[in-house]
Amino acid sequence: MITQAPRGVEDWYGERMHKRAWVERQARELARTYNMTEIITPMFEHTVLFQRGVGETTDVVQKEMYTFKDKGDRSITLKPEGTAGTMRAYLEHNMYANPAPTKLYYVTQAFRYEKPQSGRLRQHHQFGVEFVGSKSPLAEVEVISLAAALIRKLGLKDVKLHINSIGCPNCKKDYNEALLAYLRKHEEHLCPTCRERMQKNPMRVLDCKVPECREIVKDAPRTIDYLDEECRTHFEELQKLLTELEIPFEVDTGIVRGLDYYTKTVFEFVNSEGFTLCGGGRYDGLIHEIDEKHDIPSVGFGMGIERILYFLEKEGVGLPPMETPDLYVGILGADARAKAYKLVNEIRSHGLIVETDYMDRSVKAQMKYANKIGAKKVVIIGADELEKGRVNVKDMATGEQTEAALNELPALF
RNA sequence: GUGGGUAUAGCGCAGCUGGUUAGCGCGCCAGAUUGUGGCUCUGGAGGCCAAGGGUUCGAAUCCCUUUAUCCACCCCA
Repeated sequence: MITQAPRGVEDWYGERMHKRAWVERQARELARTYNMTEIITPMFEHTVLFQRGVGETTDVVQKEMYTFKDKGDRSITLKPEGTAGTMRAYLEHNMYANPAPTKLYYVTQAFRYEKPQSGRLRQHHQFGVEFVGSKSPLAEVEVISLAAALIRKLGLKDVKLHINSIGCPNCKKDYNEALLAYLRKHEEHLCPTCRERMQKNPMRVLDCKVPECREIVKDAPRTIDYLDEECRTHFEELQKLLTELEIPFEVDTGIVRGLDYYTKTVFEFVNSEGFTLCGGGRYDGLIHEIDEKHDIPSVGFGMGIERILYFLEKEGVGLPPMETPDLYVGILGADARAKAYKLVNEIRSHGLIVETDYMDRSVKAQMKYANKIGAKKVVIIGADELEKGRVNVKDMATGEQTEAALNELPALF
């Protein structure tokens, strides 16, 4: 039990860690070219931040948060997503005083108390961006194009962009009334969960996968038909821009994101299985919700790193392999140990990956070991070599040996 | 939260209807003469068969409970 990690969390090491680091590197490099700077916020925040930011009625807040009292009797919550904390930091450090917009990206863990299954954990990781301060649809374009570019850069093919507009609180009110009225008419044909759902949050019914419900939902009122003038223009302008920029998308009136803060644009990148890789949108009311003194629009997304890895695996995308040692320095005899090890570190100081023997293995066993760890070249240091100052350098791929002076070893690479 | 599957060596598995010292492949360690890997061969280490309880002369094998894990739903990344 003590050697077992808690449910739904995992360790990162070896090949998988290497892949994750590679993915994160791609994301950081790309964000840099968009002039976004990295932000790291704490792993936990005051619980109220998420209650207010993410929304009291959401599943995330109602049943999925890791909340506890600290020793000072404060209610603390492990962050379930990246946006709220970032916005809090934005406000706390008066970033609105800088010339707008503010463009941030983050790589963070996120904690949600859920029942683990494929692609769903209690601790997962997200790469996300926050574009704060612009009302323009070009802000959406900026973050969407970044996400699309990253997906391309990672080599993923089976990913499509779906967009929708759910309007501002103004439009939402009218829409919810219309939707509820419609659903009531068809209530008897809906599945039991949907019948329940429609009371709490009718928009959830739009997500249902039961065929009968889908049939009904097909003709249900759509949020985009209830947009007010401003929201409609905004959405149209966004589509125009995406089209001109040749970023393929599909309007999916069924997208309803689970977090309360979304306004106007919502979008998702999904694969053919219906798995979401990345979810985001606009949240113009979020900052005001956190601090009523301010009212600043923003757009952003979160992309699941585990999902990226899952998609890469699924699509069979090859990643750069893990690095293996450039050189293995074999040691023959205790007398050669110190000098051989000194040589190891000298070569390392040139930036090369060098491995040696810490196990007192025989020469044969050292060769086997060097082969197993994928060393590119091998030298054996014994009394002879130290005396002459020369070694045989074996190329492990070809098996050929060439002679070289000890002090010219680094130059061989 | 609801429903289903699984749990045997480091990893992947076999062991079906209960019967003596629990197997296989891969991996690991060592050897096949004297300071050189990959292939092959030989040998070796490594398992309270998830945990607890029950049925039985006898349980990895049947039953119950717990835990873990996987999958689907819900929801999401």
